[in-house]
Amino acid sequence: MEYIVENNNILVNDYIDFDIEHILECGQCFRFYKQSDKDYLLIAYDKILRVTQGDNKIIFHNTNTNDFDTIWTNYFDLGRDYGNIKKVLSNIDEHLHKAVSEKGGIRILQQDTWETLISFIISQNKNITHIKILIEELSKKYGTYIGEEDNVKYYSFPTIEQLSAASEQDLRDLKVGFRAPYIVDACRKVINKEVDLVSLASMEIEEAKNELMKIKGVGPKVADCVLLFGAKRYEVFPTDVWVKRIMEHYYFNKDTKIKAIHEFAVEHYGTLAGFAQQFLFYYARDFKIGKK
DNA sequence: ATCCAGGTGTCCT
DNA sequence: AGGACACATGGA
Repeated sequence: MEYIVENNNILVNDYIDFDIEHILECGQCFRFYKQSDKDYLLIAYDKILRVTQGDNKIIFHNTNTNDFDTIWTNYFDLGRDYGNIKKVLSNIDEHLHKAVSEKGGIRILQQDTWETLISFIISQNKNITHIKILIEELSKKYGTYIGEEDNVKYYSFPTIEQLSAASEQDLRDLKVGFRAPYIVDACRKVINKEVDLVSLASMEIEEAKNELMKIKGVGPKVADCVLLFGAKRYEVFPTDVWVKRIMEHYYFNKDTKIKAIHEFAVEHYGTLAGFAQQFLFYYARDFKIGKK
């Protein structure tokens, strides 16, 4: 990505396949705060970044070339040609064509594996608003203070060591509910190396999924989310209630088992299944496709 | 008020 | 193997 440095900002002109609203609001991440239209504050990798986007310009505020080249280029997956991905997906069928054309600014963020793991354990049986609140509380209580913007203090997501200090009761006090023992189990197994998060990127996909599912509270859906959003495994297809509804609406026209939908999607979308899932998920959620 | 939320573990048959 | 049901909490 070509950019210009101006004061403490990085400016990008005429960039396509990038819409900060699509990227952050599509459901893949939780630590962002909308300031105004196409103007967001986000927390990732112990940094606070403000991104504003106009018609032909993206501004990454208060950053520098070093952070941009070493953190944000990877985080926003800027090395990948989303134009080509969208072209291939659009040619698969009309439904994907529609989703891709409506939500064409999505990019799959390269998030931290550990943060993704805990975030998606928390996500089960909760709506996105509440997931964001819980992750915020967890960061406030166990993370590290990283700075202040407009009189609001921000905290990094807790490290494995930091979160390991929390007991099940501590976590229940933070209102994570029945997920408390799951978080404790994740801390224990990751810190003991019973579960190896680093090798998820290179394992056979089924093996990687099983590795994550050693953790209590991690089933096929959470594992797929961690692999897609936190381990660059784009061949997975996280299948939740939303994806189930839209897939039934488009491809089955009747009540269908999640397992059958998942198998169909992995086969149908192949190595781009993860991208397909995210376009479909965001599109379906935004337009309430298949919602009763 | 009842139901549901980016599911999963456990207990049944 | 596959189907109910419980699980915490908050918002519609």
